Amino acid sequence: MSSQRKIETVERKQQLTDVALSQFALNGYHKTAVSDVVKEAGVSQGTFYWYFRSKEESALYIIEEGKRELLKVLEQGYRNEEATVEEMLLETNRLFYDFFTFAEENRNLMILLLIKGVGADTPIHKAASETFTAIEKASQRNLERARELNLLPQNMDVSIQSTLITNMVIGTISSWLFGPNLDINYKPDVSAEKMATSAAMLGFYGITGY
Amino acid sequence: MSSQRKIETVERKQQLTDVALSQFALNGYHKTAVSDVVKEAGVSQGTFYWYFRSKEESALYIIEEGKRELLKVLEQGYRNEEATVEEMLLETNRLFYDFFTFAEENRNLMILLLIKGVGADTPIHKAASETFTAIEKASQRNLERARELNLLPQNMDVSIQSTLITNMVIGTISSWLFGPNLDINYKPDVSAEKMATSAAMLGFYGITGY
Amino acid sequence: MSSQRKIETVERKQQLTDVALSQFALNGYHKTAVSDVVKEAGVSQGTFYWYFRSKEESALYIIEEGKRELLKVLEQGYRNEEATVEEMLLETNRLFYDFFTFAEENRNLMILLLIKGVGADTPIHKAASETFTAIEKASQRNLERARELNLLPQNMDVSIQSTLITNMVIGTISSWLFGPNLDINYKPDVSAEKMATSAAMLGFYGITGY
Amino acid sequence: MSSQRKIETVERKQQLTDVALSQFALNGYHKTAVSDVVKEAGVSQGTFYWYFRSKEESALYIIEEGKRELLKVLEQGYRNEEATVEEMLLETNRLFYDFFTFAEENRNLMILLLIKGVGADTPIHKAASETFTAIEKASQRNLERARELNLLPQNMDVSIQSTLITNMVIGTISSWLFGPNLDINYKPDVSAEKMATSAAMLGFYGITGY
DNA sequence: CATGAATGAGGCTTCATTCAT
DNA sequence: TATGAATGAAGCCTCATTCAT
Repeated sequence: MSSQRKIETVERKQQLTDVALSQFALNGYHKTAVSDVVKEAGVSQGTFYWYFRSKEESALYIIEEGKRELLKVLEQGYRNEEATVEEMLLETNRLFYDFFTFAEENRNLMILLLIKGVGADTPIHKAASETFTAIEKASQRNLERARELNLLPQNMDVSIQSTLITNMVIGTISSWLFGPNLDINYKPDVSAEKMATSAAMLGFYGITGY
Repeated sequence: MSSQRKIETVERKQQLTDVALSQFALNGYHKTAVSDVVKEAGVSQGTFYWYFRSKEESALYIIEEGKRELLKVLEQGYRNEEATVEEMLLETNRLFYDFFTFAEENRNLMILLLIKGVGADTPIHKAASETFTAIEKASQRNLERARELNLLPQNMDVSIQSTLITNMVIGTISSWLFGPNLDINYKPDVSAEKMATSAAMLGFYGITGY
Repeated sequence: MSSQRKIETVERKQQLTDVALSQFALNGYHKTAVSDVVKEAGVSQGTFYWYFRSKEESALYIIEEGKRELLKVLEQGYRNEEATVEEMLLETNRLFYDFFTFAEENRNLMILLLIKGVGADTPIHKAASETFTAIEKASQRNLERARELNLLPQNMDVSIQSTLITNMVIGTISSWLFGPNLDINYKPDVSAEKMATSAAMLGFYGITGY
Repeated sequence: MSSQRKIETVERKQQLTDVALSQFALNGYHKTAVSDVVKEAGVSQGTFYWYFRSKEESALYIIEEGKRELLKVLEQGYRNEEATVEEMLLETNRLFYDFFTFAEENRNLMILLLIKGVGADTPIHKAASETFTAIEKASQRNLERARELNLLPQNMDVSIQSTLITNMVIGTISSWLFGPNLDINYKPDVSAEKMATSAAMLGFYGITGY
């Protein structure tokens, strides 16, 4: 009846997590019923509740896990002590590239984390938002340090800048990966590398600097 | 049994629209029940269905109306033939300012249009997405014209630039107005003017250009 | 907005009756909403309730009116004093013919009276049933008189016979006029005359008597 | 809160089917609410939807099952190669008797299948109609064979005859079992045997042949 | 006579969750 | 661990009916 063969019990939770994530990503949190998830996973309703206390908890679990992975990637940024703007641009470029690549390889997670979590209930939504905040914080730290190193003008408002840049990057990931309609099946027509470079360049030099 | 009948007649639909919008904005489309809306509006459940064929139609109506209003504001941008980068920056600044101001004055609409529509069903979400697309299109048109006027470097990829800038602006509006948690009750701590200027500056000159 | 031109007030009730009948016939009593009726009639909800106390009353009114008309036709039967079986067959033939013709000319009424009334509420259904009973009674009277005149065998059970014949005729009208699926738009492929003759013949001589 | 859980398991669907059928038969499809059914069955509303996808599906299920049972009975008819009219009459008599007996033992099903299905929605009504069609087809087949065997006049219109006879039988079952008002609680005052014989006789020899 | 906005009960269905097995 | 039947609270929507104008 069910298609899976002898799923090891340890893998069961991961399987449910994967299925749930893909359905959350495809249809949104509210429109995804636990019954849909277990149907696709080939297990019974009760099993779901053996691994998760509730539907909400499953989403929270997914988001927390994803957030951890994402931040791991992002925290590798700016670890060197740059000395020139060019070096800093290079580092930023690399960071963006890692971000875009991670996003490309974790589409489902990304859409839930950055977008679809919005439609969910407050706790879920909050968890998703924290990802954003974390990214913004990192960005701000980096800008501050750069300014201390005299790599950037002293009169800039670092807080606003980091907000602007973070939103640019995150929003761009959304429309790049999922198109204008946030369609999970959209196929990007530009490479992660190109996007990362463009974003870094715009952030550093603006549209006039090309 | 009922305490109010035919109190306002013509304004009833607007009242329901307002209440629905504020609840969609506060709790999201799915979590808002028609029964919640009518309760706050002080009318019976049936009355809602006198004015709207369905809950979905009411959201669509709100979005379509809002989209029209917003685009009206945005289409006023770049109507002059700029001759220098400085003039163009000024125009952009003004456009962003109008946008940020409109957003500030239409918080509920904004959160639905730009964000919360995401969690809703496809038709609603699609309608909301069109707003984004319209903004991006306008941005792209403007950049193209500027390039033709030799105000911008010829080697830039206009399509990507407009995506980046649009996402920066829209994303920034979100976090400026609603904070990192997209809280409808968040109070911005920076003026619309400052945000608009910052965004325009970043877009034109990047972080290095301050 | 509405398509009718200056309906005289006296005709209004008839108009509503007609529209209601056609919708009851097409969709059945329960599936027909008062709002459907008034929409097609081009009047407001309130108007309906000026002419009828309730939806049920409107159906009752239609049925009573129709019943009266139908029975008027049927009561013309067997008014002569037949002397032979052939004469009686002729008379029966004529009666059936009148019945089938009336049915053909009053499709909507017929389907409500004989069939669709069944799905309605008890009072309506009861009213419709009375038509059946009236027909059966008439049939029984006729058979009894024929037996008294020695036109028929003395050992027959008149009550059962009239039930059988009435059911044959009424059921046949249904399937003749509306086809096996009781489709109001079905077109009969046999003439009323042929049907009437066949029914009369079968009733008199059975399948062996052709 | 709830007093019964998993009491019978396998028989739950049958129980729901039985209750639903009896209520459909008593009050008609539209007037029967799912809430009525589950109340009588002593289960929760949700349980109904565990066994049936919808109210409509439950009616369809009942009808399909009933149709199968009924046709099983009817298809036993005329299996022998009759040689004389008398033998054929005997066979017909037996068939009618089986039909009347089945009807008597399945009152609820019968009223839904032959009558009350009419008031329901199209799919249900269609399913019920097919029963009628099946019976008529069988009747026609039998008549045709009899004519080929020279047991019946060659000039008869078999199609019309079978329509007439089928309607007679079915209509008669209705009024015999449920009385003129189609009352589910009506008690027949004539035996199935007597009815079957009368119907067969009338069909074969007409009212004159007694 | 006529309108049409308003009511509110009630119907069908979904779904997160529980729990005996 | 796993099942799947069962629960019951909502949710969306329909519709007969009322009534101020």
